Amino acid sequence: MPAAAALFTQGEPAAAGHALIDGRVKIVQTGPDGQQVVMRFIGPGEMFGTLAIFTDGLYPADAVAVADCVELSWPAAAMTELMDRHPVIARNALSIVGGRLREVQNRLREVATERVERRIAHALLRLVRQAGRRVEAGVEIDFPLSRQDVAEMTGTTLHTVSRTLSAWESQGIVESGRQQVVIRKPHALVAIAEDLPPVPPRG
Amino acid sequence: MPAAAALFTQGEPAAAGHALIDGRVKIVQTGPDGQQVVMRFIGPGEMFGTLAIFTDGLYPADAVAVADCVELSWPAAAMTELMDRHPVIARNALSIVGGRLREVQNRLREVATERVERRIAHALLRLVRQAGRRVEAGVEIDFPLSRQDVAEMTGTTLHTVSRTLSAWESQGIVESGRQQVVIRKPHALVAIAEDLPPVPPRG
DNA sequence: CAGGGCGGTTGCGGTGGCGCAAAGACCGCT
DNA sequence: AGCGGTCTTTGCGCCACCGCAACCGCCCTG
Repeated sequence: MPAAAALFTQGEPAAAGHALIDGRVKIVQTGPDGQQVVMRFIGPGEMFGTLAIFTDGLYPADAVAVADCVELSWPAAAMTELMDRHPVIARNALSIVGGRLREVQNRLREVATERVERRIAHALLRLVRQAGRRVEAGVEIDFPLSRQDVAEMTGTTLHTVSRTLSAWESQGIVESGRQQVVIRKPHALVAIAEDLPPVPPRG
Repeated sequence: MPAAAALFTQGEPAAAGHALIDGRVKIVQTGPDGQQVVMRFIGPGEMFGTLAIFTDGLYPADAVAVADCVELSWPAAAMTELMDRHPVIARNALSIVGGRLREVQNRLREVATERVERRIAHALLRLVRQAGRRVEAGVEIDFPLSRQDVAEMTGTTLHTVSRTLSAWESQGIVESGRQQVVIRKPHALVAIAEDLPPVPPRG
């Protein structure tokens, strides 16, 4: 799958489950008026598009390749059958879906209660944890990520994201360019995310 | 359980799953700085507090009784054992948790992209669907619900909720009092939620 | 019936972040 | 090298919403 290709589309019936072998996939939900929200990014080894086969059989979001991708998919029936035969697998699936539910609940709380800057910090930290790669300047997010993407993760606009990153850049916290972000001072970002004083009080 | 009692508390280890026989329970998540978000309301016949036993064993939120409650609880081990014995049960649990995940994702999209008024309308409609009771004046939400509660469901402040409800009241859309809301014109609320013109264009 | 408390209402001022608009930077393609 | 498109930056004005604060009214309690 080349970058920018759609692996499946919101509303489409789900015949299969998916797992990502290589590349990166973005899960995007679109509202009735076309507003988009990034639900999550999928990395190698993760399953996706499985929620549909556990619920009403329709994909609740779009999946689009962010980098060139290799995926593996299997018929939905195989999954349920496997779970019937090996309960451990069902329990495992439950714990995965449960974990995701927790994460979305946390994001809901963030979006509902925190200011934009903190939300952006949280989003970047989450991405670092999930797709961080050490480079000499700091930690780089290992796939193409536009301002628009970050905006759709945090419920703001690309303009505000751009301004925020510019501000951070001038403070030496991040370095960012076209679809690419490097965090130079992760601890500073954590301070922002936790709403601590930006510089540790001295004395 | 008398009203306002806590059934369990965020962070506490979960020894048991719960089901509500009668009454109403509010699930509230508290952030590091004390800001609260209402995740959902539980009605009779619904299970709750089960996410913990599927994941890390710690309750991710508080459960507090909103009205006097009767609950039933069972040891966590019984649940997993039951699922191992009867895979159908596991599949069922999966579909319930999956459904909740979808719902939270939808709320995330709403909070991230919609204006306050629409969010409040959505929240009320959701409550009507879940706990609506027909009365002569319209549909009443069948349990005590404060402005603060609505605010915590929609990511705003009780002040804004109060102002919004007042405005709707003066338009005859709702009737509200102390911890109590009656929707007089559900269709008008839907119009607001869907961002349609408030009065149908005539001609 | 007096008093206290909780929940709700409302005015006012401030502002964070949006929306618009225009320009700039960079990439890939031919 | 030239060109078009995509992504980004930045200034400006505005407004939805928040935060504060004061007040009101209902309900419960003694």
